[in-house]
Amino acid sequence: MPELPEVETIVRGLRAADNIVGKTIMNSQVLWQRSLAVPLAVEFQQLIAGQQILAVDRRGKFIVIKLTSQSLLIHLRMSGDIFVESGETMRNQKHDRIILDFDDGSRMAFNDTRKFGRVWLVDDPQSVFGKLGPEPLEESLTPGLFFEKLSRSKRQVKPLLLDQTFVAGLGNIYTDESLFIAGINPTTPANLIPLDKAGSLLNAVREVLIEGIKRNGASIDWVYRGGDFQNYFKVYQRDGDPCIRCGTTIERITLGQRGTHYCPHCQPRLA
DNA sequence: CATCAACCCTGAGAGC
DNA sequence: TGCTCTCAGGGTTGAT
Repeated sequence: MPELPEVETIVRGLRAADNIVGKTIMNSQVLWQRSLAVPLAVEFQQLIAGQQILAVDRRGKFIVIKLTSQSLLIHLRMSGDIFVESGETMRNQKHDRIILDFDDGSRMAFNDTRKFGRVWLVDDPQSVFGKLGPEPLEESLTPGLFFEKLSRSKRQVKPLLLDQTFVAGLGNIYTDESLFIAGINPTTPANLIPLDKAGSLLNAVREVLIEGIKRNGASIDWVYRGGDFQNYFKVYQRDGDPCIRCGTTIERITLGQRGTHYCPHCQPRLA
């Protein structure tokens, strides 16, 4: 499941190795209608043809491709991926959903096995981002501000961190890893986390995201993206195994309909 | 406002 | 070997 580091890795690849900035879109194919959020396929194909790619960025888990007169937004959800290629492909094209053909003969495919991903072609990205929370890696999110945000909610900290309107970009893997590093029990009501612990948590979130980016993200769920962060998980999907810090068996519980992994000893409930 | 369940999907893995 | 069943998971939506 692509989270912030996986999306960042893909965005950097599109800018550097794939170098799609500057290319002009000649044609497009919509192979699965529902992969397109807006507009309808016919209108999408009319509007996107002729537009040039001006920039590739990321906002939360969204890939943001700035075009001449609009923006193409891509959310990979569970199983989405992006491939850029020229000539004959040796790739498995089975789950290609939307394809853009460029002026230089190369093309970009949005491939998505489980069909949860979505693509938007819009005038204003903000209309899609909605109330997306702050970027966790930006300096403007200070420890003090983070503490204040936590203190305004009585929700359990794990589901709160997953809420994209709280902070943008965290998913199941990186929240579990962050809470372990900060030594915070995932069921802790957010407003009970003291200032110093809030600071530790923000640091842990950043540490984990930066390491994920450094390792080019994680390749799990049989979706191989080249990253290897999956080999460094401390708690995620390690239930039944010993904690790397204290040896206690890692547990798995369900919070907010999400599998949650933690060490009962290193992440004790507040007394 | 918070919580919860259903929904969208596929393929891996378990059980038989 | 091959069938059927269950399950995971991000985000949206609707109900409580």
